[in-house]
Amino acid sequence: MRTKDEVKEKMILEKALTMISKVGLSGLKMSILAKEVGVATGTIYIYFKDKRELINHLYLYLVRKETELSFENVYQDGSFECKFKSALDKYIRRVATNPEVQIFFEQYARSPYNEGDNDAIIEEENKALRPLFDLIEMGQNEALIKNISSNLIIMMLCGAVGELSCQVQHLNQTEINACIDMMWDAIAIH
Amino acid sequence: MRTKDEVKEKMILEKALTMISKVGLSGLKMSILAKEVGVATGTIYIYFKDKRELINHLYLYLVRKETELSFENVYQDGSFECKFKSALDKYIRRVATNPEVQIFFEQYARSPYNEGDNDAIIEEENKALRPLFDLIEMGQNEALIKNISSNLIIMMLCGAVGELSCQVQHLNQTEINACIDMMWDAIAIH
Amino acid sequence: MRTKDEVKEKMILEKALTMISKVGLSGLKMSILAKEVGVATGTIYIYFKDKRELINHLYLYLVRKETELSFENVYQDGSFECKFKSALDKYIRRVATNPEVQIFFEQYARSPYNEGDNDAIIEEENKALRPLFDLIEMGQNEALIKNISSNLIIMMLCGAVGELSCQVQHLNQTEINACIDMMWDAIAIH
Amino acid sequence: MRTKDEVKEKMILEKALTMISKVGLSGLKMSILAKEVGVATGTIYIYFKDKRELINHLYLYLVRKETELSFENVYQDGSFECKFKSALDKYIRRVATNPEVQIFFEQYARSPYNEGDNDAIIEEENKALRPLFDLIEMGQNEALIKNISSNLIIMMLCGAVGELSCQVQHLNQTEINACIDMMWDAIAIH
DNA sequence: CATGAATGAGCATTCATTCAT
DNA sequence: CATGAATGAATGCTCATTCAT
Repeated sequence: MRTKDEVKEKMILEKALTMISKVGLSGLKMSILAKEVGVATGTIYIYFKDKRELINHLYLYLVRKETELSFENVYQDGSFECKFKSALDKYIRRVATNPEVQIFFEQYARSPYNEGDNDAIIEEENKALRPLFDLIEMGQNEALIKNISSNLIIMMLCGAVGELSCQVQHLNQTEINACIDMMWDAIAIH
Repeated sequence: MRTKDEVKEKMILEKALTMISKVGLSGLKMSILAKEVGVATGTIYIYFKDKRELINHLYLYLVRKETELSFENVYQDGSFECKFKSALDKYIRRVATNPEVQIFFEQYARSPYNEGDNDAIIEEENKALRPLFDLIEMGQNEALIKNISSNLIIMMLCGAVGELSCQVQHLNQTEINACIDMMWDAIAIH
Repeated sequence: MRTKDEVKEKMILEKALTMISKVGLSGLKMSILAKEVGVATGTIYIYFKDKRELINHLYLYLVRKETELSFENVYQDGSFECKFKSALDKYIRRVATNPEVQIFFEQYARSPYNEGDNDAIIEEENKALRPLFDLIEMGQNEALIKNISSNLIIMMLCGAVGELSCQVQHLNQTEINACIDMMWDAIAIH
Repeated sequence: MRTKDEVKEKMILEKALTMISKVGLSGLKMSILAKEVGVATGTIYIYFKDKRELINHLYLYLVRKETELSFENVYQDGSFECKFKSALDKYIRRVATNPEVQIFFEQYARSPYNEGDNDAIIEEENKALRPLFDLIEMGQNEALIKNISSNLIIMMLCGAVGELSCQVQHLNQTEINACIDMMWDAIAIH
């Protein structure tokens, strides 16, 4: 008996992500996904009850993965401004390197696959952004960052980063730095 | 009589927008759309060759409408900063009042209906944002705004506004003003 | 516009009956049924929401049809015994001529398509058997038929008729008459 | 060890019978059957080549079992009428106690699993009914039972018993006796 | 022998589009 | 022009059967 293959499950999810980022959620055809993964159609249904469950699992899978990776290895030394900008840079690069994730999240948020439970999404995303929240609060405590609800701050930063990451391939380091500077100026106390 | 026809065409487009913002592009069923509009399925095909054309027409229709409305009646008096913030406020409110448009644009950008011609979208959007571009350039000429590519500036602002507008219903005027201040600080020369 | 065709609906039901009697309920394939009827697959779904509804409608359709036809034109003259035997004869012949109906009812009764609502079936069947019930009660009032619950009497007669009708093609009139005599003897007061 | 295997084979057949009587032949899913039995799907295919063979074996298994059990221990003393009625009573009870068997036979007779060989079924059933045949012939020799083809007589009795057994749970002994009396009157010479 | 993951043909159902009225 | 019944390709999902372990 072949044992249920965790690697295979991951392959299905990863391939699904790639396909969704190209053709959208509704463009994801189970049979084509199976072919891409190199398994039979039915095999996918061993790992996921149906398309909805596949997509919801993909969402959770990505949130968890992002949580782990997003802000690891942020520089711990230097001034606060330095740390913050380094974190933003890391974040932008991460999002830019995995635009499919960003695209998928956008698609998912507006889809019937997300069972109206938008709060759950927001909460999970907050978890992934925990380090950024912490950094901001730290800055606020040190009177380096404006004393505005961190939700508002994160919202603006995320919006900007999201938009930025879509175009990051067309940008050079100087431009990215300029953007990071803008973000810093937006929230810093001068 | 031609008048009635144009009304019907507009009704189809508007209803389509509403439906797409709720169920997504692929969730838009031609027969249901027809029912909502109060016409027969076939009638829609008199006005639009197929679903793709309907959606592309909707895109153009919205771009034009937004261009007209987005920045009209911006305050012309007061300091530059005052004018700029007023323009942003207007923009945020406009986007917030018509979230369907924002949602549709997001959906459209990533869809197979948009024939890979993402540049065309960007160009049209730029047209709609012309007044904002002009304002920024004016500010740069007066050395009030950082001398960064206006594309970058717009990108950040739009990202922030987009994210903001999604939540605007949960925000009070003070919070919105705080965000506008952040945006201004991001791009202004201090 | 073509108007929804009552004849077509009937054709679908009749063809479905024929097919079910040959291959069973689960053997009924919507696409093949469509081909047999001479329409596209989708057309069937215009008239019936899904396979379940098709089958349930078929059931009601047959019950009504049988109700109308089962005992019409029963001899009104002659002795009671004569009338009764004539009614039975008619009934046996009807069932024998339309074995598909009998087969379908059997299949339906035990199927997941019959939504557990077996009482509804029984009630409808009773309606179809009304004339037979009346006849029996009449006989009981005249002290010609045993004073047993008419339900029991009907049950036995139906069981016998059902079994008989399956074989009726292999039987000659003498044999059928012998059976009818047995049925009469079973219930008559001697 | 062979013993254990036969037990497992029997378990598969018995569980299949139970399931079929509930969900029908087509409702029987091999994987679910396996789960119910407590073995792996593949195991069933060690004992039966495929679903068809499983069902055909089940049929034979039941016919043999019924033959053994149906008429054993029929009272040997008393008048012929007494013996006959006792036999019928036994038969009704047996059928009533095992309605799944009755249901399965009905399903099987009309199914594509029974390879058109309906005569074979009838023959096997006749074998099971041998004791009843014998009893009837004995009665005919003693001029107690009508001189009608025993096939016809059996047919009527079986139809009646089948119908009766479906309802037997709602019937009390008096009612069952009334039915047995009717059956006797149907075939006896008065 | 036993297991249950893997297979893929097969089927119910949907929905964009057409066309007879 | 307007209608909505008809079409049928496309798709999600099932399940009998196989086979690697």
